Amino acid sequence: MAARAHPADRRRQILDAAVRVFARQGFHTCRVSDIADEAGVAYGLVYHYFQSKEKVLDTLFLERWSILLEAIAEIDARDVPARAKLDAVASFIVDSYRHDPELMKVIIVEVTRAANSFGQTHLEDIARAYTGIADIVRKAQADGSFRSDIAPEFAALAFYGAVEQVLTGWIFGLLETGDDAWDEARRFVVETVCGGLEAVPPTGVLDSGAS
Amino acid sequence: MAARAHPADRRRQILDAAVRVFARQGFHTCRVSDIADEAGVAYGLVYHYFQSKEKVLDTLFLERWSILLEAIAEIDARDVPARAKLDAVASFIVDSYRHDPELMKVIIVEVTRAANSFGQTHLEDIARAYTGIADIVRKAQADGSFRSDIAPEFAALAFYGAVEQVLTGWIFGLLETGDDAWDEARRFVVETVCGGLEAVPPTGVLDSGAS
Amino acid sequence: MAARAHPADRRRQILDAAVRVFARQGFHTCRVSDIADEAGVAYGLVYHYFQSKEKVLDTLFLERWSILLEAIAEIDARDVPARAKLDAVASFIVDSYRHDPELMKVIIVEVTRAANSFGQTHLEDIARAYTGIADIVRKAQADGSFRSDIAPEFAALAFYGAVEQVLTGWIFGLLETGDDAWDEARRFVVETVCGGLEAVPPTGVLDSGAS
Amino acid sequence: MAARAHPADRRRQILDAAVRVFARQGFHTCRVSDIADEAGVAYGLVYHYFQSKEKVLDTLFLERWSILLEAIAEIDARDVPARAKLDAVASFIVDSYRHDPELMKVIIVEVTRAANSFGQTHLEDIARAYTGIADIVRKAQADGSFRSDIAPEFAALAFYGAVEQVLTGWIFGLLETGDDAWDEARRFVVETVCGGLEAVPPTGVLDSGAS
DNA sequence: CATGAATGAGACTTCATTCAT
DNA sequence: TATGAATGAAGTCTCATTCAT
Repeated sequence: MAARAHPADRRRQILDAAVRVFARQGFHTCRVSDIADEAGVAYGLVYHYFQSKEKVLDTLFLERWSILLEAIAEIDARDVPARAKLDAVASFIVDSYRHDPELMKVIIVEVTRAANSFGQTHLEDIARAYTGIADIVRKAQADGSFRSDIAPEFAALAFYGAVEQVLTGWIFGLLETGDDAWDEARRFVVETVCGGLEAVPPTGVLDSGAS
Repeated sequence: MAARAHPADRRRQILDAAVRVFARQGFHTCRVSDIADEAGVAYGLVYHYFQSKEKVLDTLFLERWSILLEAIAEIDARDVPARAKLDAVASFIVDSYRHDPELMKVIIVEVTRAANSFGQTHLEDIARAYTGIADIVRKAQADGSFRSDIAPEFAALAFYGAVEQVLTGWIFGLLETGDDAWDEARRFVVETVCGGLEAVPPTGVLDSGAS
Repeated sequence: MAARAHPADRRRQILDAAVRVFARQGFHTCRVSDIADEAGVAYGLVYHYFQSKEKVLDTLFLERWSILLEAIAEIDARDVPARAKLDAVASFIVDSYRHDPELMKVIIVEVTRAANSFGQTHLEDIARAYTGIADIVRKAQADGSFRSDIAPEFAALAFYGAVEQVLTGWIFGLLETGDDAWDEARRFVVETVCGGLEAVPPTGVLDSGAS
Repeated sequence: MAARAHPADRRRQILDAAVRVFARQGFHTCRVSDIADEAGVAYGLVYHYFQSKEKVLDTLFLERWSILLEAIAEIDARDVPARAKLDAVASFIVDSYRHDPELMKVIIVEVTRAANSFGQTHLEDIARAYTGIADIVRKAQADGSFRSDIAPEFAALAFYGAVEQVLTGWIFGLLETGDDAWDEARRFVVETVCGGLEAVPPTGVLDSGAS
């Protein structure tokens, strides 16, 4: 037997193993014993540190998501243009994926996008991210840098949805993940959402309303 | 006993029940017996028509998704501006939700966004939608109506992600679903992605928002 | 649709199909629908002719077994030496296998040797075969051609067991089944049981008793 | 709750219970819960120790059959006449039944004679017993104590078949099982197969091959 | 006679969780 | 802390049998 690890380490060891297992097999498909095996600890120890399998996922999600929420708040407080703020948010999310793709996969696939199961539990937390982004947009509308005919809540959803979809593209191998893919992705998304896809700012009125 | 239904009706009856059950309880959480109960048929009949619970979901997804793919292709073939095409695509998706929110909830939550389980199975089909949208963007870049410094694949993901996120907002009750919410949503998303959030690119202010 | 077959033919058609299916998949492992498929008839027709899946097997067994019982009785009535009688019995069984190995496989594997399931049902019939053979032995002991220190019931079991085991060898591919395998098998078994394996016929009495 | 038993004991407890249940109800007819109930343990514990119901049977068979194979090999190595060897083999098998009739019933009825299901799995092991017996015969033929005009493989099948049939007789209640039944059975079978049923040892060679 | 849709009891197996050690 | 044996509820799927047509 190896020397007994520091308790906190054991806990982390299990969490880290859980990330790998959840990412590989999915939350529903994996067994608690898979986590224990991956962590190299006994079966029941998972229950010593966590009330249930679900709590393990909860913990992973909350650890990371609270960091995101703080980041968004911090970014919003900066004295920079709105576009720079959104760029910073996109950067943060993309970097999160770059540094720990497995964790982000778990958070997105198993929590954020899995509404029926755990999404419901964390709906409030998830929504807080949207709200934070909406705040950025709202302020930009107030100072005139963003147009006011788009509801901030929608804009926030659109922005977050665009970013998350790009991550999803990486997660499922639909998008290349090269060295400069990260930067490109951030730039593209921000450019799209802030600048718009259209090339020539129309001088005349365009009817975009065809239903 | 009721008169024996036409076989095709029975099948449909089960599929329709499955939509309601999947939407209410989630795929993983519901039991096959829940579907049978909801459909008012015997347990085994589900297995008479479908190989497995999973095949029921597959069928629901493919039925609807193939219609979406056809719609995208048809829209792309139209001789209208790119913005109008994207608007039509957004319209189609939003209408799909308006007409059958439960089915769209199931498709999005249980398939499209549930990569580890069924997403993988249908990844190719799902990606086909992105490709279709990317085609629209690519052509618009070619004819100069869309700027060329954003990769069409990214643009497609951003656009689809934005739309799906709005639907997700409805699904989870984060967004109001009033009478004109549908039209507003479509307009906001298209406006955001095509025109950009920023206020002053153009020289004159354009209202492109025919409601 | 083909012309409607004569009822009796339909019944036979199902029985013949059942033999093939039981032989191939085993009674417990096959489904009633497998029999119907093999027979090329609809599912429910099996139930029109037979009360249950079990009855199909019963019928197959009884059809053939009664012929065996009659054969044994007829052979016993012949005015020939006991060895010739046993030889005729062995011949009959071996020929049965030669002519319809699938049927014999089913009878042996699924009925005769499957005591817990159907063997119990047909125990009496099965035992009748042993009794018939024992009768042959008993008479031979009475007329002095067979030694009297071996109980006829044991002798009958030993004889039948030896024959059946050879068939089992064929069924499971442990024994070659060439052109003259049949004759050889019959001769070997009879020679063994009647003449004994030992080379030197003892002139005195051998103590074959307690080890 | 009773004190927790030693793991190995639990496993054995389940195996022993399985023997009783398989013997009583048959493998196909019994449920895993019957085994658990008989063992007085929880349902899932059976699956803790065995992968499946089938593995339980496998284990029971292999445990016993390997002992038989060793016994045959050991007996063959003895420096005694062939008849004594066959007598020892018959003794061993009969004793096995005497000491644990339920286990032998299971092995014979559910494995050895149930070719379509498990027999196939263990065919190789089963055949090894025949080979072992054939070796005894072959050596006896080589040293002249057994006649050479009977193929050893056939002789082995005949011998084993005779013994097994006697056991089957006991299993199904066709044969008395008194105190000296065991000894009698062994003697009768060996006498039959080695000495032959016929009373007058032929002085010349009899061709019994005509049908 | 013939069909195959419909029924539903029942089996195996899984696995989250508990708890004695 | 740490282990892993023990529990048992729950779910999927099978398939013999029935029965309306």
